[in-house]
Amino acid sequence: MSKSKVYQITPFVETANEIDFEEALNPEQRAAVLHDSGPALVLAGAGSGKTRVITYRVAYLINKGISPSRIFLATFTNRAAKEMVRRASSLVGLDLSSLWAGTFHHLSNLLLRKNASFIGYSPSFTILDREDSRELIKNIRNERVKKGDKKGFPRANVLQDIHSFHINTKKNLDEVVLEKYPDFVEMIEVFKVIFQDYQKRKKELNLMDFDDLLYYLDILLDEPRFREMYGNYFLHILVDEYQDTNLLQAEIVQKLGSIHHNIMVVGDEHQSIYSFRGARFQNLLDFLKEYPETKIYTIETNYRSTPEILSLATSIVSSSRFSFKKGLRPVRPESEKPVLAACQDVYQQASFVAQRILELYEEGIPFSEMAVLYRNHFHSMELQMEFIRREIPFTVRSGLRFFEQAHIKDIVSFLKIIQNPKDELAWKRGLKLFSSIGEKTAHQIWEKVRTSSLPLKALGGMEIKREAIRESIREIYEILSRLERSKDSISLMIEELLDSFYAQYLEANYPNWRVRVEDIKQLARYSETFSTLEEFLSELSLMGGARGESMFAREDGEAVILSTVHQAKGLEWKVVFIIWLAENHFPYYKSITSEEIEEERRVFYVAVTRAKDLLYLLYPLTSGSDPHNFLLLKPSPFIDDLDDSSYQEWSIT
DNA sequence: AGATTTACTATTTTT
DNA sequence: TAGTAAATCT
Repeated sequence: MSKSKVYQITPFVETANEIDFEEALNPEQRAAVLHDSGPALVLAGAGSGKTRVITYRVAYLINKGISPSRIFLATFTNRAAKEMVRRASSLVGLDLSSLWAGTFHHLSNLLLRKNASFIGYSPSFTILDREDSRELIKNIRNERVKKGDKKGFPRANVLQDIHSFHINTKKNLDEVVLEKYPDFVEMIEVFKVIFQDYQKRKKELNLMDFDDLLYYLDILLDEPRFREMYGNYFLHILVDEYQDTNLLQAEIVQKLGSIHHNIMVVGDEHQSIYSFRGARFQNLLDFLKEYPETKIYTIETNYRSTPEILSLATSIVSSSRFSFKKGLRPVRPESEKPVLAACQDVYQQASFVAQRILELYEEGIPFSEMAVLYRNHFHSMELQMEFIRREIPFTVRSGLRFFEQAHIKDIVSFLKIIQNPKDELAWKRGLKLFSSIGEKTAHQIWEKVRTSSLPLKALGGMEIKREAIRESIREIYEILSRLERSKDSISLMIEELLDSFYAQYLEANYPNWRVRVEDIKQLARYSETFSTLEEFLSELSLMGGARGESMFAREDGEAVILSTVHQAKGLEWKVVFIIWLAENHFPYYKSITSEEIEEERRVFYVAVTRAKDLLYLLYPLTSGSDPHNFLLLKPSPFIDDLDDSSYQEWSIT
């Protein structure tokens, strides 16, 4: 363990800019920003300037002489954190990059690194992909299918989900399965075996997943020594989007704040849309229980939306069972009512959206001020085709992640091999890119590499019958040697990979290979902001399946955003279209329990409150591409629940 | 023929 | 990504 700088207390001597808080904030916001000390709960509705409150509070604390490195700021995305720090920096006129800001996972990564020697992070459950587990799973599947149960064994993502929920909620496995996947109840014992295996596997490979990051930090903070050390160190803790934190995250917050109690959490229970991964808006209530002396600030002024949009939005959540009593007051002048329109089919829906976007563009609204939101990725398919046809520039913020990033992952796997030659998954992924090398040969090669003290040399000494395989191995050997030589520069390594084989591989396999090559060049540029390969790789892991766009912001500014509602969290546009507001699609057809329906309703609320000026609610009456063979679609029950007077109905011809 | 690779299908929301 | 069917190699 490194006795790190954490113990040193550096007084913040530089002088910060004076800030006129009265000028910049309304009285509600100002009260929260100028909160002096002790626990505080900021209940802020949609569009009320939550981010502004946190940004200004950071500036306020700095102005009071708090050293930025002793502030802990947890947010929902790392991107949001960086943006806040950037803005706070410019407010006070100082570089605040020493401030601890990021997602809980990022912050945990930093803290754990100071205390342990973990090699890497694997957010993926696929390390379970080994012969013995697979055998076990196969047998169960066959048995179930024989009994007439079509479901067989749950997919890996279901296992991941169960595991994650089990860790994040601290509920035992039986409970989690019963609650989330009752279909698989009789498999609990098997799950236990698999999870033990998974645990063992992670230890062997010295890897952690997303859940481990929170779990181990929580455990670490149970050690009195560490709790005291960090509890003393962090003078102020700020948490944004508190309604979407899970149990572990709430515990981490409490433990970190257990000495100074200077915790400010900001949230809106109506915008809690992540319970599927363990988020609990009850954390807001529990916070009050934990600290009865909590000061509560409510911010009810909405700056974002027109009164019409706002009244539609508030009617969506008015029946919500749990809510703090807070309203939303519009300050903007009256304007047009939101539009509801039924479309004949999904193509008409797409063409309506495209048509409307072009008209609004003609009227002077830039493409970048318009967005189309939907419940899940596949809802954007027809729309993308329509936009391409009409040459409307767009950026897809969502998407089939693995598809999008296959190329990124391929490149990264080679970097991982260089960084840690004992990374089985990286080897296997990399090897399988070459012709004639599949599952079996890759495994064979890996065994050779694993047992050899010089992994690279091992490749040369392999006895392989097939000429084609020998040829591929020779190629791999050469590529890896080249990478070894350019080890000092990550971007150079990436260039090497492109030059040596990957550009060619892409061209042969993907019609959109140009875009992908461009992505990889972006990746190379991005890598230059990191000093070590290890740092770069762990950042990429933490970004999860970082989507090309969100990672590199490829959009040149002038593009319509297509996004899932979940991805649109915290963002706003002048014009918002919400599509596929049809029964079984929104809410998602598997939402059965009333909690699930409530959450879907909040997803709808989040979608609606992204709109500043104009809101269009659309649904198709028929569907050709529906996976459940419902040819006729009814409007979403959420539409039925709306007050007729809150929207204007358009008929499309 | 048997082993292995490759091609093709479908997918809730995500740090 | 993952499961399966088809294609291909020895």
